[in-house]
Amino acid sequence: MKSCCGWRTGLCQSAQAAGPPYTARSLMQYRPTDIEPKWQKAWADARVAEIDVAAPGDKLYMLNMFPYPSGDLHVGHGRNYILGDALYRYFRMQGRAALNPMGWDAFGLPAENAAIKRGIHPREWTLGNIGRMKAQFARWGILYDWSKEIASCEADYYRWNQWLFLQLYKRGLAYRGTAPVNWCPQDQTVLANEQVVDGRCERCGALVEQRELSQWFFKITEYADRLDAGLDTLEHWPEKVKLMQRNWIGRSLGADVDFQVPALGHALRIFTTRPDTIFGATFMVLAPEHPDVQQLIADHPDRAEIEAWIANVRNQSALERQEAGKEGRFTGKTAINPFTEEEIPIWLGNFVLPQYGTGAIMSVPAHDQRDFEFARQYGLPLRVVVGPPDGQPVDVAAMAEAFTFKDENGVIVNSGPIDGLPVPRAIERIIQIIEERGLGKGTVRYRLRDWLISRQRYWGTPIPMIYCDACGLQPVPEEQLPVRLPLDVPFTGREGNPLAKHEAFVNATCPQCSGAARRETDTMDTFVDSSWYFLRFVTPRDDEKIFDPALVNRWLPVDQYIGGIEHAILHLLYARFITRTLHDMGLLQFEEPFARLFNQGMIIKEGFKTPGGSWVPPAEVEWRDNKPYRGDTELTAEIGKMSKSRFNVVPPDELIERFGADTERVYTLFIAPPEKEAAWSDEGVIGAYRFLGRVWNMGAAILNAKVSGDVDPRVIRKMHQTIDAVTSRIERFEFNTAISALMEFSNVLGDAVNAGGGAELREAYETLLKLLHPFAPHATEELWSLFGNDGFILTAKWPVADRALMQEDEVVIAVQVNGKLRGQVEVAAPPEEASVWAAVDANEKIQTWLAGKTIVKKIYVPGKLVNVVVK
RNA sequence: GCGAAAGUGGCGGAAUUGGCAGACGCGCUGGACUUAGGAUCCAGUGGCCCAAAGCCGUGUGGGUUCGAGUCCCACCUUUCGCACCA
Repeated sequence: MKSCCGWRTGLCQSAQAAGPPYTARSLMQYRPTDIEPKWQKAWADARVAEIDVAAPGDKLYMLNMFPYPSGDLHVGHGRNYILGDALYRYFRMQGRAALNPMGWDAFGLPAENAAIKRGIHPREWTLGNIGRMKAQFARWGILYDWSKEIASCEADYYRWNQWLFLQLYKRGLAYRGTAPVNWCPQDQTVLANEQVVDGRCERCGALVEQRELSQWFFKITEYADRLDAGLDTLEHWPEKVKLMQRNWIGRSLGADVDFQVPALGHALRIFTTRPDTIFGATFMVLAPEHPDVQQLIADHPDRAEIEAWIANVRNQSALERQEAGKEGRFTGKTAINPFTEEEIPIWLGNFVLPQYGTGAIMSVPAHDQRDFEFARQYGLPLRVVVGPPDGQPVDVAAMAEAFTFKDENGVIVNSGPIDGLPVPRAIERIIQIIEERGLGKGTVRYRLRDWLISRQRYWGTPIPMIYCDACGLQPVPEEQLPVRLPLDVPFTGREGNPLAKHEAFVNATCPQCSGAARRETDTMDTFVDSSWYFLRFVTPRDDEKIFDPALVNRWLPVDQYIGGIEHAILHLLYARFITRTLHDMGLLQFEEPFARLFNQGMIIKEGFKTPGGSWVPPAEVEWRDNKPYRGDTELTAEIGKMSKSRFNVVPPDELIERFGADTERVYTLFIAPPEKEAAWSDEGVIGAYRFLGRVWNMGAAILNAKVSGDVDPRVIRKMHQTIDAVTSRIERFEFNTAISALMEFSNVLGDAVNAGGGAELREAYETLLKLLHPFAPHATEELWSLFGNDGFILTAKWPVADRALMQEDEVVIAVQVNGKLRGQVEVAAPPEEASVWAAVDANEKIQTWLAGKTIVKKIYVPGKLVNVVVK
């Protein structure tokens, strides 16, 4: 272990070492820990990031997704905030009026779990974590407008959740419904479909059960078409996210068709995306949950067995149901295929989903793989109605799988009026016929389901509804908001929601009849909190209304939204939905809340694993022959997400203590393109530190040196090239190459300083400081002030490149012979073709490659390359 | 299974529209300054070769082209998303 001041000692001595001037004796040393807290305090004292939203200016709304206050942040979390801060500082220097707020997604399960485990109140635990995270943001040198801070667990925020709920309720967009829900026996709560991963609870991993419960829903499905169509307007969103949303919404074009069922006396309606194959529908399958099932099997001889089977299927989790494979039961009844007019058997099948379409399908086993498997299993007939374009007949008995022609390559056969049509045309035509004959209609269906917002949990927004025995369900009147979450509840960890046992909370007065009534004890999904918080940031202290429409319509949509890909679907979809509902209420002029979206990649790091699969702390790992061991056991290194269980978390404190926050920032941005996963390397950090040290020492040298004479024109050229490169790269989020451009410039500048300076060196150096500021804000502020500048470099003007001064005066042209590089020639800029060929002719080395050959072709790529093709 | 993205030195990664592959950094090698170095500075660093010349080289195999990391076809690998959605 090195001594506590090892790195400082090193720097001290480097100052005494002989060598180039800028490493020579200087009173100034780069000691980040000496300067960083000073500037953090100065920015905070000057409230540099506070903005008056009512003041005019070239507005820019930047937003990092507000975090769940889980406590300590590691360097992986830092990436998100550091890149946001770099952008923010850049835009400030561009003169933009930038709103950059931060808040806390402060309701949620972990706080409650902490209460149960450690006896600390969720609110106390949450506020404590918020304090620690704020301090960490400050240590990273990250600027937020803290005058706009919000925490969703506070009544002045969540009352507007309740207000929003009431507006949706009024419009029929919030409703109570009975639904089979995912129940986590461990957490004693209902889970949304998306919180169930592989049949297990996303949080605790327990196997999820199905239960029928009465729950609150938001009717997001009513907006499915608009949410889908709106994706096309989001030019500046990652394609990946749009695709994920599109798949999640799952828009399908098809037809609803009625099949008459004599035994029922009415028709069964099915949904299909392939109405063109209806002549091939040889049986029908209903979900076991289908409402007509009881009637269909009422007189079935094996009714008891079928009911037992249905009960069994219904009890299975989604995962178990799928793992069971395809199973079915024949109801004994038939339906009439409206086109062939044949009687076809009606089956029940575990693979038919009750929630999608009508819960009933027509089965076309020849052209749908699922129907094919089911038909083969139960010996049901196949009929081919789509063939290849060459008209070759298909041998049904030999089919190993369904033929699912979906495009022009399929041609309809055996189908009366649509025979001979290619599939897309056939679909259009058959829908026309279906509608003409009154058999059904063309429809659009969505995979998206309504948003289940009820949670049987304490630490969330109380749903503002009252149950009165006399008047029924009653909304809490708006003037009675907020319905406050009581703080004095016991946390036992048993039996669900402690709110339900809080007498003073539960007992309420009916707003209608003033009689005794009961309050709803469910709380809202925390995705409700995050579905509109970006609107609240503009006027966070307004206690009259949810937000100020005029100001919000000026500041939003958010110009740049930054966050993790894990929110690609739900958070963003819910936010887009709520924004539309507020638009429809006349409060917002826009339908899309986030104009630009950026998803940063994860920071990952290696961890060490025993053959048994347990993780080993790095302190216990020994390296022998380049392989990791613990004792005699050879370990495997596995790279992955930072987590305590893997012992691969890098906390920022030690890093900052040793190298400074600026080093962490520069390294984090330099490590990889920000949208990609990046492997953290403890060794790599030193490169960023050395770079900043060189910039620092160079500044000291320039300050101490007598600058005179002419500066090397290459320095000025490089400066303008660097301004241009850094600017365009920041705009394109290419922070890694922006920093490499700054390193190149600093190397050129360093050479010029070593060579004795020049009067314009100071200007070039101050330009370097400005370009570096978004990445290394503390060091650049310090150097800026050491150079005698007033005011923050943060508020200095971003440099502008002079294109004329960027031009090189000599151009190197690569020379190829038959496509292989054989030499280079230099010509004066701007290069002309004739002079390039003259230089090639004069180049002995290249001529040796041409000697004795016949020139077939000469190619000139302006300013870059020539290629001589010879035989 | 369906959909998407990505495969470049020992490592992280560069490379406008096809035009000098490996910028920048880590690591490594040698040197300087040193009692010392996990400090600092200088030089070198894709492979083959003592070196030069040259040859080879961007997952694999083909193709287009004067010219391919980049375009086309087929395949392999990895990661991510969805997963019976009719």
